[in-house]
Amino acid sequence: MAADKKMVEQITSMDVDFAKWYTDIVKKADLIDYSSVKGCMIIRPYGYAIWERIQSILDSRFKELGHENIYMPMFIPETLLNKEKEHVEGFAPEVAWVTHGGEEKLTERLCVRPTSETLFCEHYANIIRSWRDLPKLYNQWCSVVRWEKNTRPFLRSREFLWQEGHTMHATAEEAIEETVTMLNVYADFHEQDLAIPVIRGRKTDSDKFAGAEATYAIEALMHDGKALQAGTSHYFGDGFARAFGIQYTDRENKLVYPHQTSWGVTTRMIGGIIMTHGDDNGLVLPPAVAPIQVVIIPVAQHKEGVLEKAREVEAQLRAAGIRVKLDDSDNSAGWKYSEYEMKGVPVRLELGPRDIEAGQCVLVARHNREKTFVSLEGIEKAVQDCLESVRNGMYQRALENRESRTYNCTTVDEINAALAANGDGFVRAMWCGDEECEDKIKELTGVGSRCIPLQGEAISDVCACCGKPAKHLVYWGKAY
RNA sequence: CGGGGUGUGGCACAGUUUGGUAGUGCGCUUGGUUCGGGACCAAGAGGUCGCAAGUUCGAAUCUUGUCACUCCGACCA
Repeated sequence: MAADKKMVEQITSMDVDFAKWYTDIVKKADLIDYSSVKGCMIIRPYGYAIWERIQSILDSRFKELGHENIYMPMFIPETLLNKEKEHVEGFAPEVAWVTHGGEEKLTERLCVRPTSETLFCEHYANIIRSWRDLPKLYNQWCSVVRWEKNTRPFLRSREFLWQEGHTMHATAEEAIEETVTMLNVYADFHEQDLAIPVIRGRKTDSDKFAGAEATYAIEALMHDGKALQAGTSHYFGDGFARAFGIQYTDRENKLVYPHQTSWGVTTRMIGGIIMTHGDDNGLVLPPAVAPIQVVIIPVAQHKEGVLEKAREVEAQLRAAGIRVKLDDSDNSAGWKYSEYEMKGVPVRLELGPRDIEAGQCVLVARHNREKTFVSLEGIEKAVQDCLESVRNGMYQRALENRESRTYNCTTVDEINAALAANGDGFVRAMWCGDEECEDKIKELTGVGSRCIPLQGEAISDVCACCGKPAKHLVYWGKAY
């Protein structure tokens, strides 16, 4: 009882105050610390290790598909940023400017990249000459800066880490295929590795990336029923190529413009992991990106043979390629249980004198805290199975949350009724394609358009707003 | 950018109304007893109260300004 009280004191319940719960977690699980610059966070080793896992998995997928990593400068001259009109209009309000070098004022101010399309375009203009130079499949891991007013760790910071792919193709078809392929890479990564179910869709025109012809996105639903845009993939057509004068000579010896894409995911995904899987005991990490997959807690570790056996198990698991940590610190076993639950370690392995005598140990799954006794014989396999079932259990639970919070509605009144009755979530409703209706639905219901799903059947023939013939099924929701 | 909240040892807070020179719990250090769900005892270390100016014999406390963090809206990965 006393112990329960203590736990309650440490972290705000997610059902009481989701936002507070979130900030409690990022701090208490040791993911970040605040810095002295507003909106700029220190990603602590445990948080950064999650990002490194994400990087490592995605980076190898990109490379399997033929992409190469490159590094662009972090500064963009003002005239370069201004070359594509829609693009600059979209980003200018939130860029940070460098105006001085030392004490000297620069003749032209430089912005700190909010995204690198312009830099890639300038470079592509120099290196693409012939159809033989295509496609160009480049990716960059870096940080970008957007001077946000409201900031939240991982979800919206002024500087954030990301990856931005920028590719050039000979044909529109090929570029569109790339756009969709990369969207699918993101979607698979979320569903398989992060255990986060996502909706694959296209953004409405009002929600497109500045300068894009089409923006595709994956949308996930958080535990509280709000939507999170978790990754985007843009098709640019030849708009940027024309603005930046990127041309090549094709097979028919004609000078033509190539077609372009860009796609990115950010450290925001870590926020998505927290808000999809976390609970009142803390973080819950998907095994694929957990820095520690299994923590071994020796019980009564002062007793003869306990630590020795624990080290033996640790070595076995490590040899099997499992990321394992043995905590042999002086803290009590109970303290350690709570600590690693807060940190979201997917599987806990308890090992005490009684277990050793029986030739077994206890595995505890983080997401549902279920205990199973398993034999130490062949422990690697048992742990691997447990990690797999944790991933599956997490995915199922997230999917059930999303399904129970997805409402099919045919009118604005139905949307309001569904939200009032069941709380925030995804609203599926038809749309005529008119921006006026899109705005009106947001105004009348509070939910904005998230995306036009790539798959999904019409639920009625007419727009939920104006009643005219519907063009698209749209997912609507409140967004982070 | 509008509205609210908060800044006091590493963390969470009390003290502010009624000015008198800083306290509690956790954590930390040392020693001992413990050890299957956040152990206990004892002895220690650690802050001048976000910052700046002002009022006063005297300011954590009053006044003004400022900065930061945070929450709720509008905009955004």
